[in-house]
Amino acid sequence: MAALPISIDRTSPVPLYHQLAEQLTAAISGGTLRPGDPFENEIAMSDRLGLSRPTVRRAISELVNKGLLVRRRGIGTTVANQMVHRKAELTSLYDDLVREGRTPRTDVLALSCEAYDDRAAEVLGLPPGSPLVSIVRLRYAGDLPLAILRNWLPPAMNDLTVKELETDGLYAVLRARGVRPTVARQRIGARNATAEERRTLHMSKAEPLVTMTRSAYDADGSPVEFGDHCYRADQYSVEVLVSDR
Amino acid sequence: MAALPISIDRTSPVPLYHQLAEQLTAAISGGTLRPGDPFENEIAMSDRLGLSRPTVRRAISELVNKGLLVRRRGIGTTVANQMVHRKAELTSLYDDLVREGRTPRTDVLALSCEAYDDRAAEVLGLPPGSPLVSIVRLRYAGDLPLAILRNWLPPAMNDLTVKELETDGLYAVLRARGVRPTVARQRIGARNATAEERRTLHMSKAEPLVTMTRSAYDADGSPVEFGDHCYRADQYSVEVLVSDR
DNA sequence: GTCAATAGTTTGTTAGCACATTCGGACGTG
DNA sequence: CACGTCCGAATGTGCTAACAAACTATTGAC
Repeated sequence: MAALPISIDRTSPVPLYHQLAEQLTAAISGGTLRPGDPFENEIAMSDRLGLSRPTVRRAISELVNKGLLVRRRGIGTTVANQMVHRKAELTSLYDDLVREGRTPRTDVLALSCEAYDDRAAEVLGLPPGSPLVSIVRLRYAGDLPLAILRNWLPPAMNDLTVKELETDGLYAVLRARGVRPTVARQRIGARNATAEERRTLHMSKAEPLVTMTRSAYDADGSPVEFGDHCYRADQYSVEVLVSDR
Repeated sequence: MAALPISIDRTSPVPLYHQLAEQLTAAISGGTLRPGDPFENEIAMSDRLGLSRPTVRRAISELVNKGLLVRRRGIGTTVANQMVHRKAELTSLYDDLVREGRTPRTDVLALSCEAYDDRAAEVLGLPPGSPLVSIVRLRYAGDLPLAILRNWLPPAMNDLTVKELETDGLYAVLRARGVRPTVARQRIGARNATAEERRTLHMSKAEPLVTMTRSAYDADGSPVEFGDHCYRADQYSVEVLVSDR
């Protein structure tokens, strides 16, 4: 068994269990530990690192919850059969494209601070007929038009500018204002494009669209954003990780 | 603040923290506690119930992870602004339809214990060219054909019968054999139907299909199932809950 | 030689304690 | 009356300790 080199900084404000979890994660995804390899047991690791067993245990639990490790009582902990493990996190399309090394570009087709949409208002927890901030964007991947993104935000977000929306993703802009989307409910489907959408996205004849409506919420459950997006199906698919742990 | 009536059974093999978590969950989803209501603090609750604070804390953490509660240091714990909270769990289409009160029906179009598919074999962790169990099913919702479900399983699953596949969902059949899918990676997209698919699903002209490929894994990360499904887009969409906690 | 009891290892659960951090409100001062 | 400071309350982090449960491997009996 490899005695992993771990360094813990007790002066750091980062919790010890999290420091440990991060370094263990790096060791696994970095390939130092391979699937099926036995993992150092909790007692030995806590002795070696001068940490208490609960602290070590909490760090390991983080990895178990992410599916990187498997614990078996009486046997020990082993590295899980690794999947590609691309987590389906709470990111915007913009972030995803950047991560894939593509260069996203955005055209803001419309930006209004007095839009009305009852479905969006309901999701945002506002009475029907409330004025909302509405954004319509055209997102390119490289030079190809990829998606039409329609979004509605609470009226407090009325200081958005076209410029920032064109240089950053919506979620980056929200985070810059201290808004942190934490949970989202997404509904994914498909339909045919309208004539206008076909024109905007340079689509030929009867190519289908992937549709996604998303309601995003803050940490305390208050609604943050409602989105209605459609993507060219030949260039886009959604990857989701479902877990039961 | 309501002092919730909680009863803990120390003779039960169910861990105390889980007993508590279940009863708290019931109290919230049952409406005894309403969104925004303050929650009994950890110290008081542990005193009242005769449990230690870590135990109470672990129970509360379960609810926080599920998004039912919001903890704020210095303030206390409150009930989250409730969303509909239909969790995107690891269920098959069959279970989903039953839960919605519709009556699913299944025709097994093909069942083979010596099928060959390199993409499926790779996902299942077997060398290319390995014989696999292959299932093709046509799923109805009520009287309407809804989806074509193609699935591949490891060769050990060669005792499946057409009968059980037509009366139960695939996941129920797997569970009956002691196989418990725990994590799955799904990729959702859209495309046009082939002529044959259009015939099978009674679709008119150029209606699109929602496609989903799924790789499902056991608790220890070993692959369990690979599926390639397509659904009539006018009757089907996928709901996903993404979380960042 | 085979099978069963047993000892040992490892994770799972629960308890109790100490201190740090953060937030809201009360209090006091200008 | 307004503003800033302090304090208490609640959660966050970390430690020690003990026992339970599950599994392996060895040992012992037949």
